[in-house]
Amino acid sequence: MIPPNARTAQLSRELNDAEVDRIFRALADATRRDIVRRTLGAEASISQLAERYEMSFAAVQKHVTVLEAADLVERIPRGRERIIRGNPDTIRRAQQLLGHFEQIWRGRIERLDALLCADPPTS
Amino acid sequence: MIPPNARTAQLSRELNDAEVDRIFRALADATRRDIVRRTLGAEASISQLAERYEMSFAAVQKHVTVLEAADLVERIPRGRERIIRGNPDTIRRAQQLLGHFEQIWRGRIERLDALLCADPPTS
DNA sequence: CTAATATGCAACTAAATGGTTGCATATTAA
DNA sequence: TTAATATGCAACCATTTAGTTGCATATTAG
Repeated sequence: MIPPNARTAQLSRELNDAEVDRIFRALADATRRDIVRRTLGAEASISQLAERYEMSFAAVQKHVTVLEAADLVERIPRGRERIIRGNPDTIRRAQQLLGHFEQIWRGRIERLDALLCADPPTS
Repeated sequence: MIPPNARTAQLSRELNDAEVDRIFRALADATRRDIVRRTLGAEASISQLAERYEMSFAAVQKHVTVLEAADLVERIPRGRERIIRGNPDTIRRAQQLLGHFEQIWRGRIERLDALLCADPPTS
């Protein structure tokens, strides 16, 4: 009973460790975060992106490759250029993941509270 | 008019690029994410953490150091051991940051919608 | 067609990362 | 006091990363 296009549709699939590694690794660089922000706000070609940063075109190209591997951006061929578009889905996944972390912490606090109310220390 | 303990209180200060780099870099490793989860759920000494992973004590110790530098965990001396406690604040900061990314995307969609409603294509 | 533009990719380098082992130190237990 | 436990830290190593330059290819403009 696996949905027919479970792999392609990506309807909120759980991310595996390697995928999460790539996402956070990709976000751990200020230039790449900037590229994600720009391309979430508006599409841009690699050349247009490269104009903004004090590094070679090839370096920016590599950053885009890292972001694409993490599915944080899409690279869409248009004539001789490649349009880069930020992918809000992957951002949401990462956010959700951090939400789970928060939940774990919340669970601990609840347990501590319950303990304090129900069972005063025996000392 | 800077609040007296602006640096120590950390009342939702904005994170700078280097800090964000460290946070995401620290989260880009499955072992470290696991350590954060465990120590958000319950405190643990470094030895206790090290028992869980198939690597040397020193390796786990290094992972903890990386997490501490990112302020994702605290290291609290207790007798001969160091108690590690996950820091939910930093997780929240990271989550918020990703929230800003989502907002940027939302803004773009709003602009596109406004354009479509107000101004049918001239072609 | 020719020139200019946009991209892809390989090879190289310096620095950072993630692991190891070995040893020193501090604390607790017997 | 002595032994066991918990940690800190340095030195080393293999791999990855982030940048570079140079060159090849594809597309568009004149």
